Amino acid sequence: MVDRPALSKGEMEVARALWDVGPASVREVFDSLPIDRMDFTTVQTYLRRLESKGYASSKLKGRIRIYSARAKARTVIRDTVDDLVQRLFGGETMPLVRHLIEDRGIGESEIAELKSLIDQLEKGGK
Amino acid sequence: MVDRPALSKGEMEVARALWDVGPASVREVFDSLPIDRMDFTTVQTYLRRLESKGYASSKLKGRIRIYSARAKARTVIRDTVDDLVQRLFGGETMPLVRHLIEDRGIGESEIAELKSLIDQLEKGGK
DNA sequence: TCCAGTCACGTACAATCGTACTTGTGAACC
DNA sequence: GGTTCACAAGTACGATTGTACGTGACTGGA
Repeated sequence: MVDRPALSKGEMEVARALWDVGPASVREVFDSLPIDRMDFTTVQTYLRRLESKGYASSKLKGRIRIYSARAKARTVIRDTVDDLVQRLFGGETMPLVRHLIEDRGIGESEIAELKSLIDQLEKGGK
Repeated sequence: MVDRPALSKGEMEVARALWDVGPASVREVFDSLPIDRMDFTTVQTYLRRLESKGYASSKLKGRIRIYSARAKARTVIRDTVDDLVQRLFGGETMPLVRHLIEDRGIGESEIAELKSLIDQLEKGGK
């Protein structure tokens, strides 16, 4: 509902980390990122921006600030992917699916999962 | 190979239009975009930026400048999707596939296509 | 009790983005 | 031959992004 300004790439990466590690301090988020990905204070800045954009909230716990995600991952993913699909494929979903399946490695277990996804689709879809 | 600076969202949209309409003038690209999407001169600016980033080239034909795509769509799509998958899903492909299939409408004919994609995977993949 | 480490918070700053206006020039219509 | 299009090319400009440094407060160990 709330119409938040879109996330930049960097912000998104930190947002994902925050979803992963749950409510967490800057350090915890920082530690959950790949080593040397970015500076500690950069993470701090991103978290602050996430908050100012409405994607997170925070409160001081003692002298440590704890950030929590406010927007649901699902929602952000939907919006982001929608936008990408729009701009890069003119709104068509399948070309992206095709790309993912053909151009990126999909292993055997994933194939199995895909099949069961399709089964479900066939049941529910019609 | 050539390492080009990444495209921004707006640039990507124009790049896609350029792939679609082939070598084309600013006006042709502009006309191929949704009405009122952006100003004519904005498109012009994007095309100029695409050129300066190495994604397009242009030459004057009479007094009209014709732009041609230089980077392949496939490559740009790969890079863009890779980046997205990295930042939003930590490099895992399947969550995105799952999202696309579950959260965005997939019609019957697409299901059929999906199935045949999977068939091919099973043959070639191993 | 002093020092090294840990944080919050403010600030910085160039690069890029999104979006467009302006100016100058041929072309084309009337 | 003036007026109106169409277009190239340059310029603009605030906002956002990526990336971080500096300062000052607190804290746990030597």
